[in-house]
Amino acid sequence: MSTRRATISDVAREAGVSPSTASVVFSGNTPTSEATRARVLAAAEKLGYTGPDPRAASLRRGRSGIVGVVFDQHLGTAFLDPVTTHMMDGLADGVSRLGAALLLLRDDGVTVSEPSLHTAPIDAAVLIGCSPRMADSLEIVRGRGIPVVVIEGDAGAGIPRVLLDNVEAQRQAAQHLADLGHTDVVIVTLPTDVERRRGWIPDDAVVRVDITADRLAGVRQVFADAPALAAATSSIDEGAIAGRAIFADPARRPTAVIAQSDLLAAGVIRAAEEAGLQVPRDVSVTGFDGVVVDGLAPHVLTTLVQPATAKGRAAGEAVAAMLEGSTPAGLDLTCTFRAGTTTAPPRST
Amino acid sequence: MSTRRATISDVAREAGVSPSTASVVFSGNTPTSEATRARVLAAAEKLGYTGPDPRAASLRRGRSGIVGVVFDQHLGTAFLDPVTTHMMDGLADGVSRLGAALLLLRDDGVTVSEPSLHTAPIDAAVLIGCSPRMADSLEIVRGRGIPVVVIEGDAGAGIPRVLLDNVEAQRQAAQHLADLGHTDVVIVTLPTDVERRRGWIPDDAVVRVDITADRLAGVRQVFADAPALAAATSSIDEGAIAGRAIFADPARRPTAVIAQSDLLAAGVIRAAEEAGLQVPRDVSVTGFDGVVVDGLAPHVLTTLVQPATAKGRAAGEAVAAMLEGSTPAGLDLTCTFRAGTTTAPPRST
DNA sequence: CCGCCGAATCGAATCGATTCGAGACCGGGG
DNA sequence: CCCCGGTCTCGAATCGATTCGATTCGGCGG
Repeated sequence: MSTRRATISDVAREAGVSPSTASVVFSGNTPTSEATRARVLAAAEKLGYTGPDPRAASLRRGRSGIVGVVFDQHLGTAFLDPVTTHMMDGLADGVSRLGAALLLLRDDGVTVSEPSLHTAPIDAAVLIGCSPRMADSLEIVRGRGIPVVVIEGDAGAGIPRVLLDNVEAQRQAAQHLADLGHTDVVIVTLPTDVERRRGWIPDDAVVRVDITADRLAGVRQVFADAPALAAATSSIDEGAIAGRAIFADPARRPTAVIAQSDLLAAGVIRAAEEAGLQVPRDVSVTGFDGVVVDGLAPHVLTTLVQPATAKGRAAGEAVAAMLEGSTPAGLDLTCTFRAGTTTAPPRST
Repeated sequence: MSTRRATISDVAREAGVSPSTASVVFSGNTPTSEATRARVLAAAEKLGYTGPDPRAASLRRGRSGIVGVVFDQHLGTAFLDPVTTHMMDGLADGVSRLGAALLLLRDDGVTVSEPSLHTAPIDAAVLIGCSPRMADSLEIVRGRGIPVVVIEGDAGAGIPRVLLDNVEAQRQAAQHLADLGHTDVVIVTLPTDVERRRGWIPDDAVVRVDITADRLAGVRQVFADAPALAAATSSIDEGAIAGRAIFADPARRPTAVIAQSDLLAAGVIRAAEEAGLQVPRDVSVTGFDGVVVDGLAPHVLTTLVQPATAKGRAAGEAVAAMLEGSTPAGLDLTCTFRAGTTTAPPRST
């Protein structure tokens, strides 16, 4: 136990072959005679050698078989949203043809104790989200010459990205409300900046998070002046907080709320019910994502169903393609509008 | 672009120092004069050198800064349960003092395309869950001489594990029901084997998944003959499926259902309501985990609150300790019984 | 003016495996 | 009997950085 682990040279010596031959037996990159193969395997068994050291192999090969997934928020928070979960699922799928594993990385900026993004042995990276912080992450990764794919963010030319038609999709939802006769609409948005501050978004504010900005723009194509309230993260609780703020003043209640995620929408609905409002009779609510939100029953959220898993898979495949030398184009995915039971014409006044 | 990346030797040459000195400037392991330091940094900048290659560094150092987290199920499925999410959160926390990142690994056995567990450059591994499959994973990892921590599973002597008092906790819940007067109880369990088959568990069946077996044992200490129905995974849907099976026959309805997870419990409650039963008037339901399950309102689940985040953190810290040379003892965490609104005395017949 | 001391820098070995061209060996055909 | 082609196996170079003992140099006390 205390002796250091056997190396492939030890195995080779034990088997009476050269290290190169032993290596080849394990990697299978060159034909070997059955006899040699057996002898090497036996020697390995005897010495308790369980295969090449991945560190050495990856140095020589120049590949580690690891794809980094970079989040811009606390991991626990990120996984709270089913969309993330599904996306990870697809991602795992997409990179599987590389036989790659996923390394969870977090780029929270100022941290000193974070050697991750600079020093992780990754072959490629997937950046999720699109906060300004991501620009830094991008810089780091590009500086290292690592192929990168961005999900829902603009990374500049030459970087493949997987996008959603956020603007158009959200416009559809807004139009749906407009068609029903709504004019008094409030938007509950995803975080607008890295600080994840809650609160009303001033008219002159520049929203730096693409996904938030795009969905906002979609609504504004229909309701140019709709006020927007930012949530701190995508969760039911945050939605409820926003909802309470919105419904606090009976005199200023909107007839419809457009939430930028299903989770937020669920929270808004909860807040509405707390305030004694009926959905959709007193207030219509739309979401975004099309995930299953428990506790919403019997409501069926009117929302935009996004292909979360496909999004992840596409990113994974793009990464795989890049590592195989090609330069994949970005992919634009589209959301599907789903009319649910949470929208209706405004109550006639 | 086409030229290969600069190495530390290139930088050293450019700066007019030896590679060892340049290395030291980056690692900071030996004092260097300010002048040298500046020159090396300038040279690095000029050549676009962004720091040591992690692969080479990890080979030399014998450390990769990566901790593997091994799941025994589809990643997407695993993250469906908030408990997993919270645990990951804690885990990330726990290993953070190592500055380590987490590598998501999946050991699904027969797969050929999965080089992960055998070849991932990990410094340590955390095994989650405790299916028989985990034994294989364990073997692989131990064979590689990698420190390992097991969460909620028995890994044999010498392997630190983070455990929950599943038996005792679940016994408490059962006792609570017994105290209320219940005698006719059905258990909805987590998966009992790797195949994740649904269905009634025969009396003579050996449940190979520790967590399932332990919680089952806890109930059986109180209700020795309670029938148990296995779910395929921990989710609301699965709970509903089980619940429908249980409530299908009006003549054979139990007065209480003990679910082995909150998600399952939520599903059971949903099924009960579908069947026209009121909870807790017609049937009492208990869960396990103490996570927030949306859509359960206005119910407050009677459950056992487990310290999921702490569990993860403990595992992370144990890993950190092992890598620092000590041999941490396992840690036993306890669950707290929480009486909610989903249990009541059985309806007098 | 000389020798000693500490700090900074250097050299060389090492981590463990992979790769690729070259060499060895074997059997068959001329 | 020799040459040829095809298979395996071998050597040596290489991946890029780190480490540690040795060396050098400048300064200071005697």
